[in-house]
Amino acid sequence: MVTIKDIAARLQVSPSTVGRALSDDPRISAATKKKVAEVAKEMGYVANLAARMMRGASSNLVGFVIPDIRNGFYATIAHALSKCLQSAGFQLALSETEDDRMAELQSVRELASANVAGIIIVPTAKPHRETVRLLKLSPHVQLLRRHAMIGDQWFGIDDTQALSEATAHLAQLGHRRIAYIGGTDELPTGAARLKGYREALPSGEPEDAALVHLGAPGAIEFGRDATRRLLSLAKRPTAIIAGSVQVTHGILQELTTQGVRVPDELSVVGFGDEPGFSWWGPGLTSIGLPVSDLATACGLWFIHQIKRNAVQSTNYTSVSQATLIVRGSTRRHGAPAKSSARSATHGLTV
Amino acid sequence: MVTIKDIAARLQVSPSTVGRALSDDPRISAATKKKVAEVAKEMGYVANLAARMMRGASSNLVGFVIPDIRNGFYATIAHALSKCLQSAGFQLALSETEDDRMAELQSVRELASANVAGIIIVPTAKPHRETVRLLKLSPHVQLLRRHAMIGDQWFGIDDTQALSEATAHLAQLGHRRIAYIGGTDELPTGAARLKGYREALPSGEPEDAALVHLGAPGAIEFGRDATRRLLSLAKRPTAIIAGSVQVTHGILQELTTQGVRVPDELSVVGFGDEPGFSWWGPGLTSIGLPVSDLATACGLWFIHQIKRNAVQSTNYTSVSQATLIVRGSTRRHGAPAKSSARSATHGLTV
DNA sequence: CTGAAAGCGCTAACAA
DNA sequence: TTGTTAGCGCTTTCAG
Repeated sequence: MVTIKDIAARLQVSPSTVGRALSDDPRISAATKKKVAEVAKEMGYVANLAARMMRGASSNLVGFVIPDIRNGFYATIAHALSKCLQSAGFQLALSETEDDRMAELQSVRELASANVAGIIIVPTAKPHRETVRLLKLSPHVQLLRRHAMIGDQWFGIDDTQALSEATAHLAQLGHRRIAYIGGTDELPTGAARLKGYREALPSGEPEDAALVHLGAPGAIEFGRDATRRLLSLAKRPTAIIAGSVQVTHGILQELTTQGVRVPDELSVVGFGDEPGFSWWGPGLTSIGLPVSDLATACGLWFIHQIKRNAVQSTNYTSVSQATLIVRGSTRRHGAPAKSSARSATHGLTV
Repeated sequence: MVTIKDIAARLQVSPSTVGRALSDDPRISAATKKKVAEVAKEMGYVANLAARMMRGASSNLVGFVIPDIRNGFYATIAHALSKCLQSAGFQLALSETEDDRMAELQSVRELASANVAGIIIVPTAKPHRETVRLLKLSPHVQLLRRHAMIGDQWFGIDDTQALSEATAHLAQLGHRRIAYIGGTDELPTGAARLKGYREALPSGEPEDAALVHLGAPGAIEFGRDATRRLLSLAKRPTAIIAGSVQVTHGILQELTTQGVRVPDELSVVGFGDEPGFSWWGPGLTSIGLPVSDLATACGLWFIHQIKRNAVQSTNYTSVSQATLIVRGSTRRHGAPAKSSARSATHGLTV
């Protein structure tokens, strides 16, 4: 390994001179700098990150702490972020919590001790105190979910508006028994979505408590179970709204398994816009989220923060709007089945 | 930040004693070890990785270099690996190449200079020489795709067998004009899959060169285009086989858009088993891959390698078998349409 | 403009 | 069984 000393020896100058030249210190003459640069390249010098880090510099690593990368939602975000950060010389360190606060703490601990440049996190429902403390030690930003105790650096979605729009769409189509399956209201996003659903209900409240199922938003199984329960109700709902990507998958699986005719028997609104939602049955009406743009915005802002001052990041929150993508899975309540084959499939955005 | 010295001062012992106690050195008395451990926990001591690394240790980071995390295939692998590595105290550093060899080189460079413990890579078609050189400097393993020049540490799938089985399935159903859309044969996987397809064709060769489309395996758009071309052929194929996950998505999208009736007009075999494939139209017959198990096996082996000797990893290759999952999208060629409940579920199209 | 020297936190050889 | 000492490669005073 070529060190700063080797270059110094070769050039007959002191190591510190080389160090300064390499970091473009104004006190070093242009001539020396040029020579140093040349020799450095020639010898294939690569700065030793470990040594730099020991001197207080942070690594080029950005921690990315999320529930589960298999969720297309987070994968999209990871991709956008990775691209964004990579172009600025940063690497993404992936940590999955599976919504377990201890796993989250563990991850954040490791990231902190690895001297990461910053952390981008989708926090669990109740982050550990220590997690919060550690986060505050380095630049960080919350994604999607926001906890006040962690701070006001947040990039997210207007969850209430999103669900409200979806619910209003169904209400407008004459639906009254509208069910909702979503993440627990212990999560900020879960609570906000539930709120949007409630507010947009024609009656202001679900007709029936049995129409609302809250649970683990990351579990497909939960979506299936909840759907199964709804379908076995004496008075079935006429429409279902999903409150998370994985729940949507669960709902679609169960409906397919049971052979429920959509939208004849039941209208469905999904969450997110995964590949596949457009070609599910008659095309899934879904809540479209600008995930990729959100992530890119977050990444850009984050890089800016890291570079500008290594100290305290200023507060900043950004809220993106969701858009309802209307496809074939929602229809006026009680309307007769249309026989147009594929016309509704291609979703126009409302 | 709590250092080894702080603990030493508190305990009135020397820093090296603490260091040894912490690393469970046999020369330290049990009593001292216990005291040190207690105080360490109490003070919230976290070893400084940077300092360790400067002493030659490698970081707890494992580079994970793949084309695109949005591909469910890789997301699944990332998840399994992350879980596996996390339990051994390692972190995954995500790098996306988008199948660009220069991006790949860039990533590997950064990882190497960050002193990663190892690299798990899905190489591009033609890795740069420098990439290969760098890889050889640290423990590494190839996933799925294998290049001899990189080495013989490889965990993959029997691609030839997989495609062969899929093709044979269709041939057995009486299909003769079987089309294949897959990744370029410049990729090891692309070549192997094409080989499997060819070998299992009843005639040993595709009837028509126009039935084979090779391209970027990661591009949904490529899958769509190829499908469009196949459908516009004067003599359409009676079956299509996909050679990658994203291509499968493209095929399904295009078939849905054009309202092609599957399996009446056309039989389809997908690649991989994404959520959604099971509920696409009549259920997609697909090549199921033990991705998660593969990744876990790879992770376990890798940890073992890293821990056992930090030097040269021994050669090892593991080949997993794919399994054909037969659902509703394949049918005997020319067979009359069944009026099964399933196909009625989602209307007539698709 | 450049050099010498101290130390970041840790480990490992060398003493005791 | 423990302490002392000397660096790892780099930055950063403090002196020239």
